[in-house]
Amino acid sequence: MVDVFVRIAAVLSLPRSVGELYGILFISPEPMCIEDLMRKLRISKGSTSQGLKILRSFGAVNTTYVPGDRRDFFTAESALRKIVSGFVNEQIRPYLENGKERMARLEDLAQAEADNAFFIDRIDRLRGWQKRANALLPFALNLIKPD
Amino acid sequence: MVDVFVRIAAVLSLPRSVGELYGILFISPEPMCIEDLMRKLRISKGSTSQGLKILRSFGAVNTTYVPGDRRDFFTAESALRKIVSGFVNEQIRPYLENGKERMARLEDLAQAEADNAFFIDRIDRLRGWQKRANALLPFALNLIKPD
DNA sequence: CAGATTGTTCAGAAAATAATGAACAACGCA
DNA sequence: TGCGTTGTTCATTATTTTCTGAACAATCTG
Repeated sequence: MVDVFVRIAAVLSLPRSVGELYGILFISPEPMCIEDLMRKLRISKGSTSQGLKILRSFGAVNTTYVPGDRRDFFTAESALRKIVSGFVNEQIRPYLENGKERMARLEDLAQAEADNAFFIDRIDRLRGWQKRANALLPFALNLIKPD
Repeated sequence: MVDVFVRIAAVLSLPRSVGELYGILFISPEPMCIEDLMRKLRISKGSTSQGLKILRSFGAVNTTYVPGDRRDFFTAESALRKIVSGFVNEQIRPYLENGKERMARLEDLAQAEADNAFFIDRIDRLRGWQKRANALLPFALNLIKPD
């Protein structure tokens, strides 16, 4: 089961340990603290802390309070929508913004070389791709609305 | 411009050189041979050959024949649909198949532990996610139908 | 506030990934 | 068939990414 999430992590270009952490939390009925995670996964404290930081950054794990215990406890967020939208906002949007800016710069270049039909065609094409990719995002988010 | 494709390659977990190769072909009005690519990108023959192999594997570059020249010449495929569907078929589908099989195995486990309500709930949830992801693919392909 | 516990950071080690280049294979041509 | 050219493969090297663990910071407790 943990392996399932390790693979998902790989697709998303996240470290293996991040997938492991989420996986173990996903199948744990009880919240876990850092030491639990270290022991179960046999990874260092540093990796555990870093991995949890990443997972929290896009809302894939939640911190829970356990009365009478000073340590932090974590659970896996199970609402796919929250995770995906968090991930998009934190890890994808910055790229997209950058892409837009970059495209703008290319457009300027195109203006300068108004005679180079081939170059202009390529930029147009690229812009078409970008438009389609942007259209996909809202739909994807909508698909997972119910949860 | 090449940089744009290098970034896209990174998102898709492809080597940098693969992005460079596609980028340079994308903005080249003329077909290019391996030596051209090596010179322009300052990469080795091995990388060039390997990178082109990957790009061909999902139809992102085409081989063209140049009369009177024994070398292979390459151009960038500019139909997004072809590239995406090729990429999905070659690089994504295998994972999905594997995922299905893996899920089946988990279901068996669930049967065995029919009393563990939590475990069953988690498997159900995971299955729900998988279903949504699968639903997204056809839509994405449809979105880029016109080209 | 002192002492103990818990979490974070970061320099260095280890592991994974990608690039190189030389050996080799495939192919065309005379 | 033999020679020259072009493309591929793969062991080695280089680079990048990830993990480790000890030092440090933050926080609680009495």
